[in-house]
Amino acid sequence: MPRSTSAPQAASSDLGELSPVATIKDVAKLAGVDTSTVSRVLRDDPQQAVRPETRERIKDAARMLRYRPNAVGRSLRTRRTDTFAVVVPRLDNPGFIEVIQGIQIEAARQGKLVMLVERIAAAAESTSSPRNQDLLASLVLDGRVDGLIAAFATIDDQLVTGLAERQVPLVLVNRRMPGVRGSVAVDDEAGAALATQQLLDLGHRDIAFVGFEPETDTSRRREAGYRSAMEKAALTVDPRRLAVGGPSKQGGADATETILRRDPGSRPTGIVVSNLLGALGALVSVRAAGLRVPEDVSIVAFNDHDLAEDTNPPLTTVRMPNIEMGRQAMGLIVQAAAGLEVGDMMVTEPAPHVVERHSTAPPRS
Amino acid sequence: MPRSTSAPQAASSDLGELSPVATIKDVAKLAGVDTSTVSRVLRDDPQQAVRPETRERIKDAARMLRYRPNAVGRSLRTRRTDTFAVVVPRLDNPGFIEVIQGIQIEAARQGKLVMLVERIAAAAESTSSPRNQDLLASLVLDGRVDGLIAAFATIDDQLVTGLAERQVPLVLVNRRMPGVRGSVAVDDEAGAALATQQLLDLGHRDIAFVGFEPETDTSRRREAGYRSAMEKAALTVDPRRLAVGGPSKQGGADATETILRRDPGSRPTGIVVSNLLGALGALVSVRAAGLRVPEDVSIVAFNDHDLAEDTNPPLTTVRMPNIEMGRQAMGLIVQAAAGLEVGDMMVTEPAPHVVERHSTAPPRS
DNA sequence: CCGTGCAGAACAAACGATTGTTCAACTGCG
DNA sequence: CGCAGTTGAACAATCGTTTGTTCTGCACGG
Repeated sequence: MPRSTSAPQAASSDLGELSPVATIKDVAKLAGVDTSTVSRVLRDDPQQAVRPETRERIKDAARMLRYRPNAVGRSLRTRRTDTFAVVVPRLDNPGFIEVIQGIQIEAARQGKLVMLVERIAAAAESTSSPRNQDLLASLVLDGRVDGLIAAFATIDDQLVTGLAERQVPLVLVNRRMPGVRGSVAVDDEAGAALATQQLLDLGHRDIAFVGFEPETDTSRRREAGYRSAMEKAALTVDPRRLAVGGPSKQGGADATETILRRDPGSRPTGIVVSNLLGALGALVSVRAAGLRVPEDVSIVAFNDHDLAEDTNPPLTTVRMPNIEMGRQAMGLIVQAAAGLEVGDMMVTEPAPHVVERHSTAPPRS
Repeated sequence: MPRSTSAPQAASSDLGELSPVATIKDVAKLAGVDTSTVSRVLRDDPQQAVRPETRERIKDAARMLRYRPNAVGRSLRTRRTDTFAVVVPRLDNPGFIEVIQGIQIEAARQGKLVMLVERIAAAAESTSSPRNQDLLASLVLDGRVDGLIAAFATIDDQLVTGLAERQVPLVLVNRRMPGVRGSVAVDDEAGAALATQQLLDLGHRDIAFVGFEPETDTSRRREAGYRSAMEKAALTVDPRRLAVGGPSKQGGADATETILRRDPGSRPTGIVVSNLLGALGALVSVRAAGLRVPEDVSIVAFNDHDLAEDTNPPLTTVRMPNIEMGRQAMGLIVQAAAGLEVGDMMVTEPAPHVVERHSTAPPRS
């Protein structure tokens, strides 16, 4: 005996506070069946045979009431939230944006939700650091999400290893750690080699490399790529041509300045900067030393971004498959959350390639 | 009668697969009390008197078991998730980053969580558009979050009004809509006036304005600021000095080109571009027309960002209190979710100010 | 004519927490 | 000594789903 459709109005017209949200019970009552039947019909549960007539009645009732299953109730029962947390050190680092995009794409494809958490820099508020860790921990440990994707290096080792110990499904992006099950990386070594090769091809022989702190395996892989390209060209790497700075504009500026000042008599004609933000700083330092880019010094940056088009001069970069890395990371965490064993993967497609702009040129005679 | 403290060990040492997550029941059992007492003690419920001895016993048990209240169970009962969704059109627009930062800061302060959702462009996948809307709707309608912050204009009006109709707590950032309760904006008009004034102060008299589609009230407010500054300087606004493009580099480039081509004999000496991305395009178009910045044409962009330092030339901008806007938005949505009426607010502190770089100079004689 | 089997659906027990109500013991007062 | 009041804690209902189990007819085969 379906009731008049005006019933729900009464509740809402009365008190704005009371939310007129229909539950599965309302649907069951309206359709004259049990809630279990409603649940099975609405989820197309193949285990349960239901008369077409009943099926229609339930679907009609759900439609009329604008019923939507409550996610909290469902999660309580199923022990899944279909939500994954993605932790990034900060959002203003262009490197992450592509990865996040890839993560979102794959998440949408699989019907998962993403909770993006910015690991607010400890610098912002001294007190926020522990609180923020708490926050992160609470996400996953309190059952709010089914797993965690930790993007890049800046995540506290403590936090990550702590979560790993507690059996929390976890995937690292572009980073590996002992004791952590899953990770996905791009071929940093190939990319850095490509960047170096680009300068070699232009005729450069004296090429410097700016890495970044903290000394993560990512940074190390990039340096390895640089070294291997140099070796392949039968060139020896002069330790005075190496320096590290933070993965920021300032870090790149400092490291570049260090290299340029070490031996004013002999300067590199090309610099490979292992991250894009750092390359912006490199531009500043090169110019501050009274040199021009690319006439006096060529610069190649690792990781591409739109903004590289608009710098002065526009930066030649190596473009890495970051979006794909994000997709894979999401795929992996879903598997991990499903209880499958996941390993460490490397994304090789699309292959890294050089985006040539105007920060590179042949060395002067 | 406190039992021996060794009880919990047995369970966890056995099977690694089985998640060793303690529930409130485990704590109650270990402490020898009822779950209700555990709940009240752990939340410091003042309604219930508890013997200090019992209190300690419970806290010890919780500590031993590493108990953390399950967020899903709690949310089901309390009807709150303490989580809010933030929807942005895309993450690679630098304008949003600051706002998001402000949102996160305030959220952390209030112990709330943020679910950042990128409204994946319909362009990405034609089929993803409806699905993505579904996703958004599901967030808030399925009880996953307590409310929604919609950042900027690109949110589908349909979606927003639909949610507003359904009484979903909702706050718009830098946008207002009829029928939507809460919003927070910066003083776009003052900011745009400031940008214009900057050029006027340098001696410019022929100043163009590049707005952006879609014609949101934000865009309109900026244009109004431009107009009012011009009027105050007793200058009339030539309609041929106005153009709009999308809020992107390409949009800014197109609009600027339009203006420059309209009347090759007479060109503006200064351009106010109503968004930063658009200003990048403006630089391109001005240069493409054979003109130099700032010698031939000065450019001021609305909204500041680090990347403005590295463009060629570095852009003079107007810096808006976007972080503060984000904080206020979070504050507002929390109130709205608590059932309070919220209105439309304007963030005036810190006041907009010009960040002078090198895209502005006095007009040539 | 009597099981047997199956379709179709109800029943009921979780999931993990919060919170209104009840209950037992003790205290203190008349 | 009896009773009211208070303290300290247990009892039990509930939030909205899902899912294992049970139940009721009915059709069919022997």
